[in-house]
Formats: sequence, structure tokens, C-alpha cells
Amino acid sequence: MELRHLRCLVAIVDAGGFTDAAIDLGLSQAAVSRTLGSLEDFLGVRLLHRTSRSASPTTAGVHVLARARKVLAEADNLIRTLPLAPEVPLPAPSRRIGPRP
Amino acid sequence: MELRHLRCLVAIVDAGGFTDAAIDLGLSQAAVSRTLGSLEDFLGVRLLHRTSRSASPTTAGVHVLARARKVLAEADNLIRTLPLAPEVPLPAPSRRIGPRP
DNA sequence: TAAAAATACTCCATAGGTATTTTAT
DNA sequence: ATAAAATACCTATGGAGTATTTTTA
Repeated sequence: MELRHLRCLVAIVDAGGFTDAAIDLGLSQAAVSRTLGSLEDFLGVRLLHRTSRSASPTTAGVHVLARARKVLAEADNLIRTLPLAPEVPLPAPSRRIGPRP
Repeated sequence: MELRHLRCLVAIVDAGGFTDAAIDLGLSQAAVSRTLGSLEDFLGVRLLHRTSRSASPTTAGVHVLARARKVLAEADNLIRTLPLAPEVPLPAPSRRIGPRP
């Protein structure tokens, strides 16, 4: 299981379907279908109920979805709270007032 | 960024080095080195200080490591708390007392 | 100099795309 | 009948292994 699987699940539910999720993810509809399929295979549970109109989470899907969001939130948190270590220290801001020499 | 990157970071710190982490992960030392390198590239920060004796987290590494553990903990939680949906319902436990007929 | 990590190279598994078929309304 | 998901097929990216080089305590 990788983050891509969880991102895919969330995108489908948020978009309400595979096709729109594919657009949001910048992937093809086929890729989205297969990625979610492999997640369901891995977990051994069907997560989404598909119709020709939309896709909605199963009972297990609702459960997994909530936890998937937590995982992704923690991943986002990791990236957002990065103490960025500048290899090259920022130049001291110039205090010059007058016109450029 | 995928879970494999975070699993790699955690394994290296827990094992104290790339080589032992590789054994724990069931990967080659080279794979571990590259996976951590790609994580560092992605984050734009050096996470581990390497010596020929061991690998220890940098300041940023300590920060990221803590968050990586949270991400992985949530991922584990997702898997552990799965409402397993048996396709075939479990057979009702037999209440027979006497010897097998 | 003796460990451990980085790199060069190669290979292959699989993620992803396109085109098509199947399915459900 | 139509819109959406699943599938078949193909390609290419990059993940992984082995062998080697580089690094540093």
C-alpha cells in the first residue's frame, strides 16, 4: 500500500467518480480504475460501489476513507512543517536607502 | 513522496545504518541508498548524516522522522482496523457435544 | 585500511496511456 | 441509449539487483 492508492481513493470520492478523479489527479481513467482496484485487492475489501452514474463508498469504504484522509493529512503535515535548510544562507537584506549607485 | 520512502528512512534510523536497514527491508543496500536519496531530493533537505560507521539523523531528519512515524502509524492503523467483510459468512459454530458421528 | 554509502550499469516489473468492451441506468 | 467503469494491449519509467568505486573514521 502506497500513498498513491490512498490519494486515488480520496480523489474518487471527492470527485464523485473515476473519470473526474482522473482529471483531478492528472491521470487517465484507466489508471484510476486500476489503482483503486489494486487497493481493494490489497485490503481484501470492496471500497466503492460503482454504478454508471457515480461511485459511492461502501461501509468499509467509509471507514477506510476516514483513515486514508488521516494518513494523507499526516503526510501533508510532514511536508508543510519542513524546517527548510538553505544550503546557501540568505543574503543579509540591504539597508541601503538612497538611489541605486 | 510515497510510504516506501518513509519506511526506508525509519528503517535506516532504527537499524543505525543503510546496510542493516536493507536487510530489515528485504532490499539491497543500493536500493535503500537511492530511496533515501530520492526522499532527500524531494524534500530538498539532507535527512541523515553519513559516516563510515553509522547513519544518524540531522536536525531536519529528527523532525521528519517523527512525522514519518506518524504517517506510518496512521497507515498501519488503517490496515489494522479494517472491518473485514467476509465474502463467505463464517459457518455457525457447531454445538455438538458427543463424539464425531 | 576497513567498514559503510554512493554510483554505474543493467534488467524487469509495473505504473500509466490509448483504445475498446462491458455494465448499469 | 448513454455515460461511466473495466479490461486488453502496449510502452516507458523507474525501482531493484549486482558489481564497483568512493568516502571517512
